[in-house]
Amino acid sequence: MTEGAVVPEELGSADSYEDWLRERLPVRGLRGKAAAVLEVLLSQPRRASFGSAQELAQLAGVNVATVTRTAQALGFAGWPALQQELRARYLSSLSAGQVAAEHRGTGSPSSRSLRRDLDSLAVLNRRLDESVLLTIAEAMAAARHTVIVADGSYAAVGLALAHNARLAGYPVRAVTAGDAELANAMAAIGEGDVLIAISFWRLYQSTVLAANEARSRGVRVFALTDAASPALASAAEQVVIVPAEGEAFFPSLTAGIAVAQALVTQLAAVDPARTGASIEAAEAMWAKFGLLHRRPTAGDPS
Amino acid sequence: MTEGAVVPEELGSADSYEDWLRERLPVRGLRGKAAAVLEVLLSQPRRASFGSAQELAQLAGVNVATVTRTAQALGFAGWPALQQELRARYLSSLSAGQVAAEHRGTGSPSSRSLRRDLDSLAVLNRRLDESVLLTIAEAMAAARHTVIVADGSYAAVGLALAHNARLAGYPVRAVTAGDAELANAMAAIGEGDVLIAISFWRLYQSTVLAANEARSRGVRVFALTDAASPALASAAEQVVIVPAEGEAFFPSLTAGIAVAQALVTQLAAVDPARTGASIEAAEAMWAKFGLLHRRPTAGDPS
DNA sequence: CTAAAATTGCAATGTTCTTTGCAAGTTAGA
DNA sequence: TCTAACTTGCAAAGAACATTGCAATTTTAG
Repeated sequence: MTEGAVVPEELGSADSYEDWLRERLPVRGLRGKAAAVLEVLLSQPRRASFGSAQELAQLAGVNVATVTRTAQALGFAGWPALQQELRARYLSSLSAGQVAAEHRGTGSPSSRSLRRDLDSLAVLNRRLDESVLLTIAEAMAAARHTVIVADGSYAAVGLALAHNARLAGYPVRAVTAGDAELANAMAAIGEGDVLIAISFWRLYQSTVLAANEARSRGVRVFALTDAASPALASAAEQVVIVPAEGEAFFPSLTAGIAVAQALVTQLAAVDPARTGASIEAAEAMWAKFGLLHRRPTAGDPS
Repeated sequence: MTEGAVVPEELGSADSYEDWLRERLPVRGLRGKAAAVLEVLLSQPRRASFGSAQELAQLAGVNVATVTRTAQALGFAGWPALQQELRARYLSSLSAGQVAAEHRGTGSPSSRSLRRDLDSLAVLNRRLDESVLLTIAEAMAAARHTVIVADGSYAAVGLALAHNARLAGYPVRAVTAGDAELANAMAAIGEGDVLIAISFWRLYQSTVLAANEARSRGVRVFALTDAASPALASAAEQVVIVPAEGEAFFPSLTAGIAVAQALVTQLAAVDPARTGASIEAAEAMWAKFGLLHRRPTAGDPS
C-alpha cells in the first residue's frame, strides 16, 4: 500500500488536478471523514482515477457510503461523475503537464474535444520519430509524382498535404473522389513515383488495394494511420502512426493534420530555392486572378 | 492488491502499449470481428483503458460478448483483466517519454512544426470561448442547410467539418471547388440556412463576397479565421479566431481542424438520438458497399 | 455440394459496484 | 446535562456490467 510517491514527474508542473479539485470545495470546507477522502483524492490521483469507491474508501479508512457522499458534497451526482472529471484532469496532467491548459469548470463537448486533441498532439510530439518524416519528405522530393490516397474524412488530410506540397513546388496529387478516380490514378503510376496512403481507424478496402498494387509496381509506399495494421504495414516502406482518438464517435483529424503540416514543412526545407520560386509564382498568379480580398481602408502593400 | 506491477519507467520502448498488445496475439492471429476489436484497442487506447466492454463493442461495431471473447482469446480471464493491463501500459506510455521529450533536439523543420502546432493548440484551448461554438452548433442543428465556404488549403478544414457533420445527421455541404460552384451554391441559399466562412491568412475575395451576400439574405453567417478582419467581422454574427501561424510559409491548419472537430463534437451532442441513428445508418451502408477492409485470410467474395 | 467447425449475436445469469434508508454515534450549544 | 443537528457505518435496494449457454449463420474442409 505504499505507492506514496505517486507520480514522480508531477513535481514541477502546475498541477491543474489539485487546483481544480480544491476549487470545488464548498465554502465551509470538508470536515471529518470527508476530508480524509479528499486527502486520498489529492494524494493518490492515479488510484482515484481508476479505483472503485470501495477501494478509495478502504484507503481513506472510511465506509463506502462516505465516498459517495463526499462526491455529492463536492457538487457531483455521485462517485462516477466525480471520477470522470478526475480522470480527465489526471490524464491531462500526465501528458500535457507543461502546457497546463485549464478551462475552469467547463466540460462541454467542444472543450473536451479540444483538450483531447491537445493531449493527442502532446503524445504525438513525444513519440513521433522525425527521421521517418525526413525519409518521406526526401522520397517525395525525389519522386516523379506523388499520389496521396485518402478516403472518408481523412480525405481532408490528404487534400491539405497535397495542396501545400504543390505550393512548395512538388507534383503531388490527392486522390479522394472514390474508387473510379483511384483506379485511373493507379493506372498511371509506376516506378519512380511515391504513394502515400492515409487511413485512420477503419481501413478502406480500396486504400489497401492501392497500396499493395503500387508496391508491386516498384512505387515507394508510405502510410499514415492510427494503428499499425498488418495490411498496410506489409505494403508500406514506412508507417507513421498517429493518435486519432476523438471525443465523440468521429476520429480526430487534428494529429493527422499536424503530421501533414510537419511533413510539408520538412519538404519545403529540402530544396528551399525551388520552394521559394514556386511560392513566388503562385503569389503572382493569385494577384493576376484577383483571388485575394483587399482590405477596404487600410492602405496595405502587396 | 499491491498494484506494484505497473512499472512507471519504461523508457526504452515509447510504444510499449502497442508492442505489448501485439505480443499477446495467439499464433494464428485474430480473425473476423475479434480483429476489429483489436483494432479499436490499438487505435483508441484511452477509451480502451477506461470504457466498458459495451462501449468498446459499439465502437468496433460488434456485440458485447465479442469483446469479452476477444479478451479471452488474448489469454485473459475476461475484459476487466485485459483492461487493467491496458491501463497500466497506456499510462506508462503517456508519462514515460515526458522526460525525454524535454531534451529532444528541436532541430528538424518537422519537429519544429509539431511543436508549434502544440503551442497553438494550447493557446487555442485557453482562449477559445466555448459558448461561441455552442451557438454555432445550435444554429447548424436548427438550419435547413448549412453551407461551408472554404478555399485554398482551408478547404481541408471545410471538408472535414462537412463530412463529419453529415455523418452526425445534418445537411451540411462544403463548397470548395472555386467560384463557379460557389456562385451556384449561393443562388440556392436563403432564410433558415447557415453559412460558415473559413479563411485563414489571406481572405479570398469570393469568400468575403459570399458572406456578405448571405448576410443580406437573412442567412446566419459565422466565420472561422486567424485574425479579426473587418471584412468578415462585419458580415458574421460570430467570429471564431484561431491561431494559424505555421513554421514554414504555409499557415497551419492544425488549430483550425481542432476547432472543426470540437464543433462537430458539440453538434453531435445537440441531438444524440438523431446522430446515433445517422451513424448507424452510415455504418450499415459502409458494410453494404463493402468499403471497409477485411482483416483475415483473403477469402472474401465481392 | 455437403458436413463439420468456427464465429457471432442474443438474452439470461451472476457478479460487482453505487446509492440510499435507517439507526447508532458524536458534537455543539443552551 | 440535555437536546438538536450532524456525521458515519451498516446493509439492503438498485443499477451497471461481464460472462456464458444457445441458436443462427458463416466459413472451411472434404
